[in-house]
Amino acid sequence: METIIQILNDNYIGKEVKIHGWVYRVRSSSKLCFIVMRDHSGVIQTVGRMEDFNGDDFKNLANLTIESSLEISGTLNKDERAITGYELRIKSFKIFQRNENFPITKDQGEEFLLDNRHLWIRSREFNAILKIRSTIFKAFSEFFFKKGYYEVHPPMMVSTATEGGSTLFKVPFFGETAFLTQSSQFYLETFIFSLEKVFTVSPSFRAEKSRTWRHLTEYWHAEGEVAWIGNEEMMDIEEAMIKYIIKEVLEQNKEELTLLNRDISALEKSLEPFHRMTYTELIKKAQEFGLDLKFGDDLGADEERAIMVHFDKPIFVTHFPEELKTFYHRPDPQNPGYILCHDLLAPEGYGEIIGGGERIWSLDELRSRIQKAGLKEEDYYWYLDLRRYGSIPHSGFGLGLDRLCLWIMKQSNIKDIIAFPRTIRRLRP
RNA sequence: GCCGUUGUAGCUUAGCUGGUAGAGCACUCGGCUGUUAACCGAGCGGUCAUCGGUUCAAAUCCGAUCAACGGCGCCA
Repeated sequence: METIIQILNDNYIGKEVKIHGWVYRVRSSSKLCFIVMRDHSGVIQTVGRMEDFNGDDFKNLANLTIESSLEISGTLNKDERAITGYELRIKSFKIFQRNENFPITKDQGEEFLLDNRHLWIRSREFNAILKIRSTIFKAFSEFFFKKGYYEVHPPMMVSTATEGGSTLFKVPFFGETAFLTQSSQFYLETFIFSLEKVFTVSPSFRAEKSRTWRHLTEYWHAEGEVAWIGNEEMMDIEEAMIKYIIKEVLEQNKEELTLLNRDISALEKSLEPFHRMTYTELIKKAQEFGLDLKFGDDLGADEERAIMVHFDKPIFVTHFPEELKTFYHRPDPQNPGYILCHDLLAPEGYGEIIGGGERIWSLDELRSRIQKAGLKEEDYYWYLDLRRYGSIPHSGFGLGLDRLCLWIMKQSNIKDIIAFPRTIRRLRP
C-alpha cells in the first residue's frame, strides 16, 4: 500500500501501485471515468476504462459518490491533464463504502461549513491548516525542550481566578464550585521553584461574551515561566521561539502555505530582529500616524491594526502604565508608575499574540497590589507562599497559539484555524 | 453587554418603488472516449424564519418574536 504523495513521483511510472482513500471528485462518461482520490497526503487522478472491467464493475466505479471509501490498484502514468500531474489507470478496486451524497457541495456558506465542520476538515484547505497547526504546536514544545525546559501539567479545574475577573466558567465540583482555568501562570510560577524553566500547552477558557475575529471561548494557551530572568531576557527567548516556529513551518509546510495562498516572503520578514518600544513611544508613534490615542489609553483592536500596518515584523511593546496591567506584574524600580512587562503584536494587522513580563517577587509589594486591586489575600495564599519561601526574580509569558496560527496562516477568522471552535454561539459539532 | 446586518428549494442566491417565485449547484433519468467541483437535454424540488397588521392584493410595506452573522469592549 502506498500513500498518494509517495507515488506522485517519476520513480513509480509504469509500476503497479495500490492506494486507499476517499473519492475527492468523480466524473464519468459512458466508457471512461475519472476518480480523483485523496488520502491524508494528497490527491491523484485515477482513470477507469470500460474495456478494463467485467460485468458491473465499470458501472460501480462510475457511480461512486464523493467521499466514498475504496482501495485501488493500477499502473501509474505521467499525465499533464491530471490535477497533480500523474494518473493511475485502475486495474482493480475494492469499495469499502459507497456513501449517500456528501452534504458538502460547492458554493457553501461559512455557517453551513461550520455546522458541518466534522466533514469539512477533510477538505484540502483544512487538511493544510491542520498540518501547519500541527507543526506550530510541535515546534513550540520542541524549542523549549531543546533549551532544557520541562513540560508541566497544571490543573484545568481551579478554585480561583488568576486575574480576579468574573469571566470564568463554573463547574459543579462535589458540592463546591470549581472554575475552568483562564491561565496557568500562577501554577507555572509554583513549578519554577522545583524545575526553574517550565512550559505548558493547555486549553484556557474565557466566559467573556466576545464576538470577534480573534477570540475563542476555549483556546490553546502556551505558557512559559523562567526563574532568575527579567523582562528583557524573557523577550529574547520569546523572539527566538517565534522565529523557530516560523522557520519550522517554512521548512515543513511550504506546500500547505502555497495551497493557502500565504505570502511566504511576508512571513520571512519576521525572521529578522523584532521591533521593541515602550508603551509611551508607541503612543507617540501612533499620534504621528494620526491616530486618536492619548497616554493612558489601552490599545483597541482598531488601534492595533492601524499601528501594525506600519510594521512588517512583530513588535514588543514594553513598560505599560501600572493601571493598564493586573496586580502580579512587577513595577519598574527605575520608572515608577510603569510595569516591566511586554505585549507582542503580530504584523499584517494581527495584533496581540503574547502577554508577559516580570512578576512581583517581594511579598510586601504583592500583598499591597492585591489589596489595591480589591482582591482577597486568602484566595491567593499559595501564590503568596511562593514569596515567603525562597522567593526569586522571575518572568513568564502567555502565547495564544491559535492567534499565532491565525497570523502564520494569514486567515481572517480564528475559527478558521481550529477544527472545532468554541465560541459564545458554538458548542457543536 | 453595546451597535449593525441578514433570514426565499438540500446548498448558493435573483426578485427595484406591492400584482401571486426565477436561476446555478446537488439529486433523478438520458447522452458523451480525456474530464479538471466537465458539458448537453429533460425532470424533481419553495406555507418566501414565525406571528400579527396595512391593502382588492404582501417575499416585497409596518410591528413583534426567534435565529444567525458581522463589528466593538474584554483579552491570548
